[in-house]
Amino acid sequence: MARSADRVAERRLPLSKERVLRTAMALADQGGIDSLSMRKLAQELGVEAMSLYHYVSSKDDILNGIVEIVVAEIELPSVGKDWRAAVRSSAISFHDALARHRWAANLIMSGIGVGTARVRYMEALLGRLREAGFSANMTHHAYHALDSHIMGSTLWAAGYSALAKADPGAVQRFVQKLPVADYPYFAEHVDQHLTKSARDGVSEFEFGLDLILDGLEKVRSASSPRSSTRRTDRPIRRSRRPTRRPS
Amino acid sequence: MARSADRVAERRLPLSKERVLRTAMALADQGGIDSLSMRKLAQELGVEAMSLYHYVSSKDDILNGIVEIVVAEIELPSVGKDWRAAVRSSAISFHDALARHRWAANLIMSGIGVGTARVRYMEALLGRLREAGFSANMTHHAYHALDSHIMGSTLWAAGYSALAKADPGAVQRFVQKLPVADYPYFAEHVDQHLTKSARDGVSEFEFGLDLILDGLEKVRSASSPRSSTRRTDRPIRRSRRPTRRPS
DNA sequence: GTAAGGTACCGTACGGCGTAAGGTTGTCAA
DNA sequence: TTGACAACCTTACGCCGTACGGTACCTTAC
Repeated sequence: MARSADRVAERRLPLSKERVLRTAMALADQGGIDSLSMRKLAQELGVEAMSLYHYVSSKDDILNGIVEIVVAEIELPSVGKDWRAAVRSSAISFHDALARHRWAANLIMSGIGVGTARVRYMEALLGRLREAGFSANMTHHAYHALDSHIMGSTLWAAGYSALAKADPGAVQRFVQKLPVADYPYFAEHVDQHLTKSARDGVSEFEFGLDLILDGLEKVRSASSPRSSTRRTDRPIRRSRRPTRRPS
Repeated sequence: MARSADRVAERRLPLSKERVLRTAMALADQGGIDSLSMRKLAQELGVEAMSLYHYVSSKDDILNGIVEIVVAEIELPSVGKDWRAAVRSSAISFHDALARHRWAANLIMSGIGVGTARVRYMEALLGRLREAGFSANMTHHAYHALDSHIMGSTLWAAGYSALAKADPGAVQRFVQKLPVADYPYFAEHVDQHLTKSARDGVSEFEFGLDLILDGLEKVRSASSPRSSTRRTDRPIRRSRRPTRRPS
């Protein structure tokens, strides 16, 4: 009666790299990156661990894949005329993406490979800076200043909120048994975090971001005071159309 | 003849938490944090894995311990009159410490507990900022801006250099097979790293650091234009002497 | 119709990991 | 001499990633 394809469908959806990665991401999102193992992932998909290796080449392949998905969620800086607003908005979008997937920042910084989405993000940001009038050298430094801030800030927030989730009240207990008299400024700092109603470090992130953007704008306008599109050194012309589309 | 203490000494030095942590650090320094396992560490000490548990309570205890050792290497900001130079110097010392122990940054950001050395460092930096005239709120933000930059910058450098060490030439090969026409700015960026003779991101780090420090100084002098020690809100008085010394 | 080959998935096993539980040995005070 | 204690070891459990070799089913060719 039922053809075999139907019988398969009765039992489960067919696997695919896409489905493996999505499920891996969901697992990491809800239980942290440590709760993502090949066996658990397979179980979640109704399959045995070794079956996954028909769609991915290793666990690292999976980690690379889900990082790429996160990076692809980042809103690229728009090409309008206000470079500062464009870069700021993109940076906040980056921060938000990492906040939605708290495991991602650590993976990105752990020497995982650079994939298509990441290259595309970098290309957009670097290009936006060059087109705003930054020299090649300044663009290089600006990129790293922004990237460091985004990563550092988000990693801190991720660690803090992970702690808060794993053991709410741990911070209070810690600061209470601390000899406050010896560490008044530290106590003050922790207190600020506790009273700030846990907005996950958003204000801290944006403060630092604006500090950097202000500094960059000062440098930019000093080096190209007349036109925001003045070219300080040979730009590389973009190709008309990509000859192969990145997958 | 030989007393038993001698016989023990013939075979090995006695263990201690100090010696366990130092050896763990050495292992991590030379082979990366992944090569630090209880069994390998025990073998390095001429002992079985379970013997370590008489000196540490868990592997996390070891990780906490070696992070504390690294943090203790950071030069605290001096209390002279130039807050900017003091904070700058401390930040560079932090960066250097993390560069010497590339595994540390990742551990610090991974929600490991805050130990005495870390509290002491934070206290010194926060205090230095408050005494320079920053308000409690500004100090809070300044601290996070600095910390994010140090961590983000160092983590990037650590990942990059880990890749370069694990597979020299990987970056060249990667950029060579990249469709340069599609990603001209990305290619330019990578090229800058390759031609910059690998100074481990020091110039990138200091550029961003100065950007932040400049921005902070502007805020500071705007809010307390007359005196660098003007107090904008109640300071907490430091105790005369710590009643217990942190170990 | 049937044989060949491919795709999708599974079973078993290996060497590693952190660590719980309990055992052995050597030292020293009473 | 005895008994407490510290230092260290043995064994074992349940995880992990993944190499290697199946097996069941589908498609295609003849």
